[in-house]
Amino acid sequence: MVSIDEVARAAGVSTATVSRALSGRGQVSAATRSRVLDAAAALGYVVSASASSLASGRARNIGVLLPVVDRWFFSTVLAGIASGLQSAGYDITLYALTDDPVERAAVFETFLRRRRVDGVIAIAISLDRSEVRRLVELGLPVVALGATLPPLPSLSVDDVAVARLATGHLTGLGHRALAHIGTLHDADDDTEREHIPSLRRRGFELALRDAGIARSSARHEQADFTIEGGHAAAMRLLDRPDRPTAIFAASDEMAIGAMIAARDLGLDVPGDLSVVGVDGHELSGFFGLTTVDQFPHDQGLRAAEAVLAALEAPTPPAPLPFELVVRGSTAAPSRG
Amino acid sequence: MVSIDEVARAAGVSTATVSRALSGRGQVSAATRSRVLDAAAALGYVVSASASSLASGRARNIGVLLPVVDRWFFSTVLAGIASGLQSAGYDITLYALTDDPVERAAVFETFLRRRRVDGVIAIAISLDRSEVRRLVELGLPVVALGATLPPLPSLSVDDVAVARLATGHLTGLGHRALAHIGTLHDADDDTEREHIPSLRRRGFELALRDAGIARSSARHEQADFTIEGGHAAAMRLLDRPDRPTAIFAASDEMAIGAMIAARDLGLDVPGDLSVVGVDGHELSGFFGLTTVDQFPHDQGLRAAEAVLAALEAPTPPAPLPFELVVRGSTAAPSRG
DNA sequence: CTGAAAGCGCTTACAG
DNA sequence: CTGAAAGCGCTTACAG
Repeated sequence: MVSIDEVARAAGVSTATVSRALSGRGQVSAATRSRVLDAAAALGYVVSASASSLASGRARNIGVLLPVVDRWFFSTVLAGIASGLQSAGYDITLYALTDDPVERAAVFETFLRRRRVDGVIAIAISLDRSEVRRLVELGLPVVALGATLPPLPSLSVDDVAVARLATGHLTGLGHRALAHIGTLHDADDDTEREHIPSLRRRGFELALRDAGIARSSARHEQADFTIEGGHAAAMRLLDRPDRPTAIFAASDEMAIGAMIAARDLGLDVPGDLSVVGVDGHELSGFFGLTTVDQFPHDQGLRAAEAVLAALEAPTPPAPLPFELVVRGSTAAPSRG
Repeated sequence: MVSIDEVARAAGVSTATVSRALSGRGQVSAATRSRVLDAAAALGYVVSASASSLASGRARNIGVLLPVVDRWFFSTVLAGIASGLQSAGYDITLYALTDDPVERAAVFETFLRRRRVDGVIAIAISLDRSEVRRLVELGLPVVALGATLPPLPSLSVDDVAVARLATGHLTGLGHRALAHIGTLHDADDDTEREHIPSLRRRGFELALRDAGIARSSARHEQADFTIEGGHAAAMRLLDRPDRPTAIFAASDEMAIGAMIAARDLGLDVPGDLSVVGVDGHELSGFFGLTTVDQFPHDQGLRAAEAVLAALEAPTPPAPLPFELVVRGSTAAPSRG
């Protein structure tokens, strides 16, 4: 592989000048710069990442922590992150967090401490207190995505508002017999405000209150945020005489499962049942699902921009946009 | 951050000995080693990746090239790769290949040439000839996954055999009116053998021949390997009197789309229509889809092992396993 | 604007 | 088994 010396020799300058011309740091005359650039291009020279980062302290590399990579939401966010980082010339080092405590610990105690990355994007869900502390101790810019994770700066949607918007759409249509598919249980007291499923359930309940519907009249079913889980929960909800006329599912995947359950039971959507989800899943259009889109790909892009900005100066937390997208899965109730 | 000097001082040895004790390379007495390990642990020392790789030429890092990250198949493979690499202590640097020619070129000409990685796993689909050449020129171990990509060592399933197995299952059940959803067109002549959709269509046709069914009697519909695409293709196939009794779709996502299309048309699966796919999609169980599983997560794991092995010695190409999983979407035809 | 030189934090022959 | 020292390939004050 060609080294900086060869470029320097070819361009007739010192390695210091080559470095300056290539990095854009420091003063170089236009003529010299172009001679260096030409020589580098002719030789196919690319700066060694390890030499450069050892000498400069900059790695041109961002670490990305994901709870799981093979679920639609997270892979979509990751695609956005990759796109934002690559176009800025940054590499991305991926850390998939497993449930295995030993492997998790290794990520925080070894992998992330190799000084390989200049900053970190952490998909906030699933990080516990001590892991957040370890991230802070890294002394690097860290951006949390998807949930507020104090003291880290976070990019997150207002999940209460998201759920309230989705449910409000249903009550606005005239539905009074509502059900929620999501979580039943609050997380531990002190992490409650960060537990997204709980926030969405709270938004659901606030929307009921907004509409003057008794909280006790609404049914809740627990599910695991998958299509299968949503299907099973909806079967329990729908396969009985006092079924609800509308369901707010805390994710599009569960909502799609609910739509399939309705079909399985011979119910018409939206004739017999309205369904609304959250996310903006790639299949929501195909299934005609009304949803509150939170633009996950764009979230990844923003996280990339945020961590890059944080390399220069501390960045404040920012709210993420969301939007109700009305499709065919919701309509006014046909009865009562 | 603590450096190797501090560990050396704390353990009362030279930095050379610390390096040897920590890396396991070279001879160190048991007593010394444990003193060093204790000191390193007490100080929370982690070797600097850039210093270590500059000095040793080993980066403990593998590059992974993906055509897209936010599709089920690829994110599942990636999860397998990440799991295999992380448990070996390796970092993974992710390169998402876009369609943008400038960004693609940057990956091959700049990103991969920074000497940041010790080896590369390339999801073979979508790499063109010149990109393969660039990979070879890297002079690093490269493992191609999913398609043969000479001269790179490849891990791939025999896609002709996969399709033949799937289709043979259908003809074995007694179906004679078959259709294929996949690709209609062969790729360019000289890349034909690597074009997976074409290989699967060929397997379909071989199975027809095996069963003595005229090739001309089978219908083909083009689709883009998504649920939506499979749905649209199946609608064209099924919404007419001379519809087939069985469909072989070249991916599970298309097969699921076909099952949904059948339902939309009021057709019973498998009563009126049998459907078989390829992949082992996470939803294939939920939809009761018969499929040829190719274990994508496991493929990622194997690719990780293969590239790690290739760091030591050249590895030969290897065939990947696949398996017919029969579920409720296939049965003997009820007519003709 | 440019160069000589120190230094980034390790690893590894080499010598003992 | 252990240490002194060179060297990995850059970057960046410092001096001019």
